[in-house]
Amino acid sequence: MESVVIDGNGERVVTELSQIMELVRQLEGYLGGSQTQEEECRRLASQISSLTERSITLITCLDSGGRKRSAASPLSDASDAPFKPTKKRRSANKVKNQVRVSAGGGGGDIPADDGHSWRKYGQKEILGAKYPRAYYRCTHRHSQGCAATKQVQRADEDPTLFDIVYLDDHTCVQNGAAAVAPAAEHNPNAHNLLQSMSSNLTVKTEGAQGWVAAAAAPFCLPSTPASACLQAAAAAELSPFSAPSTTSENWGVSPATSDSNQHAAASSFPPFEVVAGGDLQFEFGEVVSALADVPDDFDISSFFA
DNA sequence: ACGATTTGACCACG
DNA sequence: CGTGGTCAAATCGT
Repeated sequence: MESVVIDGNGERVVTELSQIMELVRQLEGYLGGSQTQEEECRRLASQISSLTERSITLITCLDSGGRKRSAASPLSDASDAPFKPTKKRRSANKVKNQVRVSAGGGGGDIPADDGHSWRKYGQKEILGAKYPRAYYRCTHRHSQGCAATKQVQRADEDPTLFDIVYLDDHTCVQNGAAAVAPAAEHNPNAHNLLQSMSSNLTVKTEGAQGWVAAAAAPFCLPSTPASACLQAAAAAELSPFSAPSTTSENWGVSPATSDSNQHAAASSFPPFEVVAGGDLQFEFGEVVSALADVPDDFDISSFFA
């Protein structure tokens, strides 16, 4: 289906992610070391986080910058049908974020939780796909009018992988946002986080054949308690899918606390173009933010010209 | 009893 | 007209 398509900036994202992987490698080398090494760990984690966030911004900008439904704003276009609550699809202008995640933990059955509560409302066989696609919407759809939905589909080639397409942002409020961040604060957890990262951080390009790994994690560790980390990270509201649309000046700024999107609807367009062909898709899932709780004291400028 | 999931049907969109 | 997104009744789980 439609995927996020990036041109020149795609290269840049790949570059950044390569740097991220390098940092992770370094970080791993420091694990279990002395105090000073722990400090180095934190520093590297900080860098990883920032780089990742930037990459996410690149992607989400592109993705959500296109057009967002002005949920209740009459001030814009008349061309857009005054959507009545029919049961039909209004796929036209929805914010899409496609992500590929590996099945959570040993169960292998379901992709790791992303910190939001979803309710399944349908499942369908998709032509040409080996596995059916499941449809979920936010549990708080009625209580809070949250329009977020997602589609989960098992990858044809690798049943342990799931392609998840998120449609629309969450407008609901999930509490406990601050409660979990500490997971990234202490070194003993770093290993888990790294494991999460190594098993989930993947940048892929989509060619004629579908998903092709362009840069995979250089190290793989068995049996990952990933879901806990994932949940922690996502609950901390650092999910890549809630990043506000932004201009380039905002890079590196952490959107730590807000999930009230929707009012950003009128903001600007992404600083890059969407073209056809040479797709580059992003999919590091929730994990990328697992190392997110960082001081903002690090200088990202040393990484980019 | 209530909320979540399953499943067949409906129907918009391409 | 086929495909895929959603609805809603039936079913299941707690």
